[in-house]
Amino acid sequence: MNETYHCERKENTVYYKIGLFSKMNRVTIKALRHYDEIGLLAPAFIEKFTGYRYYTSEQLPILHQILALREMGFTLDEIKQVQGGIPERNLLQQKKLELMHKIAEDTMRLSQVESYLAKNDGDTGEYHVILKELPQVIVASMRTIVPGYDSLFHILPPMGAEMERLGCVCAVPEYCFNIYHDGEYRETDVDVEICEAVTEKKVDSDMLTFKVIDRVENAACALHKGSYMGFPRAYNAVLKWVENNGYEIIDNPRESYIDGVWNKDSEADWLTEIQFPVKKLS
Amino acid sequence: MNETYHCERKENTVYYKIGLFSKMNRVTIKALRHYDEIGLLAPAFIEKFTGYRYYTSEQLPILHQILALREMGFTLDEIKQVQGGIPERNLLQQKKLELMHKIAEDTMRLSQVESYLAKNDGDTGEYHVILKELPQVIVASMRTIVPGYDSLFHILPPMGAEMERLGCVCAVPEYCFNIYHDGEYRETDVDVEICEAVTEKKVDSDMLTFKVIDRVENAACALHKGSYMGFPRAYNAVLKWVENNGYEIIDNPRESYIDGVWNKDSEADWLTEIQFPVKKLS
DNA sequence: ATAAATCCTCCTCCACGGGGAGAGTCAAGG
DNA sequence: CCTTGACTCTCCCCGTGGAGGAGGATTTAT
Repeated sequence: MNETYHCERKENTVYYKIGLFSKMNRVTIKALRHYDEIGLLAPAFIEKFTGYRYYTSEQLPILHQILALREMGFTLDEIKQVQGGIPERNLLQQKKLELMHKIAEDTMRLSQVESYLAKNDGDTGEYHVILKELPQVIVASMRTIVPGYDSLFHILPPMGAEMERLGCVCAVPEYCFNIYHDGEYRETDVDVEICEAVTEKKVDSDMLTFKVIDRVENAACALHKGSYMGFPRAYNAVLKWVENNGYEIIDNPRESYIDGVWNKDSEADWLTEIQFPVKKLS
Repeated sequence: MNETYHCERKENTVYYKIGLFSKMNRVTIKALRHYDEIGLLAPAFIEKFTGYRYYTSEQLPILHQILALREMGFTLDEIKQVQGGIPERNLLQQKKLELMHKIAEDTMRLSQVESYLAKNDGDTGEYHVILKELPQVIVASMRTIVPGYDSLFHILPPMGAEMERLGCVCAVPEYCFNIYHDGEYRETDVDVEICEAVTEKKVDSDMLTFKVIDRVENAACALHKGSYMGFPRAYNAVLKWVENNGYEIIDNPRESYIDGVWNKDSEADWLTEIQFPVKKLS
């Protein structure tokens, strides 16, 4: 057997220092040291006194596996499990699901971003829609049909008086909201239920009914700052969000009054939250 | 103005402790404290002696913005920039590109994972394909047409002798490979170029030519362990990978001999790398 | 012999908090 | 008035996958 043309390969093994091994496989020195540290890929040999790491061809297949799996999005920990004997197939299946999930998520984010970009073309209304939970509450409720939204202002004071008469104690945090029972937006003859969270049920009166309103697991919510004239824009923002993000409206919307004439002098400081109970489509 | 039904709201502001504020907005206490720490969302008021954080409705819009942007994949730092006055629009544009990039990446990973899963259905050949660079090298080259792959064994020793005669010094790391110039796989009359990396050019001889082989920026590589009988499977693995991952072959493949009869007794320990120069499609 | 390249260990840093320790505070019931 | 349980505070460590750099030792090339 002629061995000349194989240089120092010969019958003994070639040792590569870390820098060379790194260049040979498009992996950084830092990464190699890291893999050594976490026990993922130990060099073939470490010189005792200098601490120099030496690699051989035996490490190549392992490194290839590491790099390939890493490229597919595996964490180093998962790769270690593969080496630990857990069948690669299972991990791959799992990773596949994970990736599909991630893609779906990012696609959603993307459409969200795009919808924000599109919306800002139209106007500067900066509505940020978020998902939150609406807790179960006991409310004093008054359902009525009012000729228009302005009428609402006139029926609130009597309602407050009636609550006081019945000995109601408001819940904390305060939660005062309207539920609109019309399936669509109406200018006139609005079917509205005015609710105020209280600590316990009292006896119903002609005007007031006490009831428990169930928890809503997911509600798409947007805060509206300023005069109530701007509500339609806020509603639009939420509806668009719901549509763009793969949700479905499953109940009537609520308007939660946070800051208003009772505590803020300037209309510009009024704060209202539009809440749409939703659930994920598909 | 009747104020009874607004509880402690009245003319002054309601202060929420962190736990309540956290529940109201589906955000953890830890996160709120974190936002305070990094100056993203400070409470309305911190009691000096207890250190308790108190929030008001004024924080709500900011928190909504934070949560909405976070949901879209913004980092807290980016959100801070938005608050710092950098127009949201630019950030959104940028984030859009980022997301598209991420989706493309994950889609690629997914198809990679799927191709692995599909491949393992067929056989257990565990080939891990990775991308690496092939550096520029000076080689002693011998191009010839051999009747079959077996003949290769017989022409290597004379080539080694000739290299020695010409005073060649092998490069380190050793790089000895064949380039197959047939566009396709052939069993007979194979047009092969045998190359061995050397430190400098010598004068050409009848048998040997010296040349510089250009760097290849990207090569899809798979290690094959074992007898040379298994090469076709390795080739298949790489070809499939190239196809599934949106690459295109731009040059003839090389077989790089790493471990072989010269240094390993058992055929099972032989190690060869199949290298296909490729470039990204599209 | 000396300079340049390469290697070592050890440290900090990134994003976004989670988990928990140890201690101080608040509201309600007895 | 005291206790109890729920709440809050600060402080510290943890994880991902290394990157970046300091400071010092070793190897290689001139």
